[in-house]
Amino acid sequence: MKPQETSLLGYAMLGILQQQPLSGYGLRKIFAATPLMAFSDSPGAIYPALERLQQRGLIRGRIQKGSGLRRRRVFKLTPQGLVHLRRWLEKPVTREDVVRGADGLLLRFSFMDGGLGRAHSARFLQALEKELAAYIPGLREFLKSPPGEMPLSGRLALESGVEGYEALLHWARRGRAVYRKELRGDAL
Amino acid sequence: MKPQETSLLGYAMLGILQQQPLSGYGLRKIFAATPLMAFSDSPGAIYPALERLQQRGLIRGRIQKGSGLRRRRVFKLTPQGLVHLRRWLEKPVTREDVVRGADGLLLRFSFMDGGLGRAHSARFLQALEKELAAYIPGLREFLKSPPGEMPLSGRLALESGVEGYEALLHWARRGRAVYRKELRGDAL
DNA sequence: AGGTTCATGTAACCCGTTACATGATTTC
DNA sequence: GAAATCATGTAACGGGTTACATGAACCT
Repeated sequence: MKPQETSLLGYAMLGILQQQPLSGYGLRKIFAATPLMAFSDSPGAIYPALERLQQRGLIRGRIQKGSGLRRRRVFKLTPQGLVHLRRWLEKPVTREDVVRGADGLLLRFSFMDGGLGRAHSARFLQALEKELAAYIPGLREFLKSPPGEMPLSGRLALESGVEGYEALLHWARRGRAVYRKELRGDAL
Repeated sequence: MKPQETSLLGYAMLGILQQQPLSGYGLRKIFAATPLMAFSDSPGAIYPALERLQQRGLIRGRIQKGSGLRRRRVFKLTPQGLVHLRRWLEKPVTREDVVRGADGLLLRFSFMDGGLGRAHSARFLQALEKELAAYIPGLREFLKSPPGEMPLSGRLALESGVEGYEALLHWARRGRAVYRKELRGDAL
């Protein structure tokens, strides 16, 4: 039994709060306005999640009521929260991560520059490339010899999945090239 | 309050059971063996789900114990179950479907040949193309003018999402071409 | 006889969804 | 002063995860 797991939503909130302290409503607005990060902006998800993070000492909220504003609780990371986030960002890229789908990995990556620095982001992409390059051939193999003939639509659907992974691989390669350029110019 | 929603897992089971009657264990093996359909093969997910589907009259299981086999319940769709599945497959492709991600759409599509026939699969791809073509430019726009500067890794992560949609669009176009060829040769 | 695979279940927990509720503040 | 927006919550429900439990059949 793992001591305390944090959901993707939880990490998403930690990642955003690390960039800027925000109220629950502020988080909702971000989730609602950002396509491609499919987190719900429903209060029923966010406020309890904030409560849980605070209970675990990862964030702290203080009521802000200066100058005629409505009362709102602005949350920011605690030092432990920052450690927790970093620990997550630092996790190695495993085959399992890849199998589960791109969402978790991309969420991690999106906070990586801010949480660990660009050099680490580049290394993450490299690790991702390696896992993908090792994973994809097996998928292609599976497509070639499916257990029991499947209908055309079924086969096409699987193909779409494989191509999704291939697109991710190409993206990772291109992304790493961008980092190479950036880091060359940077202080290092 | 919608009367009774069916989860993706439920539809996945209906779709598979439509192709071939199977036991809970049989479903587990399929889920475990098929990459790219990220359904858990855990009994704690499957057996309760089967129970729910049966309760709603969508499937019926009968105990099979011929010839020294261990007892096992083999499930098959009821007529209502088939209707329920078809109703789901027939749903129009909405923007919301696209926003939620490809998973649900691809699951639907993968059962479409068997549930509704190839002509319908082709039309589904056409509708999907249309939605994607309408959706993607907005994402590109969002990428161009992000609200508040974001770190490089954040921007790249979003880009990956957009490219995923673009890959899906290309796949749909190619898939439709395949159906055009197939249907030309078919009885029609 | 003992381990592996087959096969079905159950219980506790977590957490996201949906819907409802409340009130302050700004805007028209 | 009515409507819209800001802002925070709560309660019921559903369903997936993890872990545990059980036992038959098969293999060695």
